[in-house]
Amino acid sequence: MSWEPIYRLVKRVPRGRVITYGAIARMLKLRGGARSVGYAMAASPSGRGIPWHRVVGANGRLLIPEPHASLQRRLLDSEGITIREGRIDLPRHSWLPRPEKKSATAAKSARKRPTRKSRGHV
DNA sequence: CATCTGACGACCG
DNA sequence: GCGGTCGCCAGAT
Repeated sequence: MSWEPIYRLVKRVPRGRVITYGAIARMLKLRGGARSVGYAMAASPSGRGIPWHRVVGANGRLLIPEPHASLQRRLLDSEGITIREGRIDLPRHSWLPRPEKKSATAAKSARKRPTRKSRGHV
């Protein structure tokens, strides 16, 4: 599977903004969902200028393990992103490839899933 | 080919 | 708000 689209999209994230795994997966309509994005980022080759630190989990939570977690926090803080309790004010820093005209708050409310049936037990 | 694991996300208690 | 569980998929072993 080619993760070029993912890398390209991540590279488009401007400084001082972040994007979530789920958002990327939805934009690119990846079968693997957010998880495949995480996989791609984990395998993201250095030297391509991929701002991996700008990719955060749902709700702006930092999911990257310790080795890079501190580095990520440092980089994000260096970009002016406020991190509280290991979390980022997503509505404030979330970025979309095409900010049509709505505010950032509407960005995360992309879609709802009313047809969610209870997964009950087996 | 079978099984496990994982930089995820959503739901449930 | 948090921890646990399930779903989903792509590598690794």
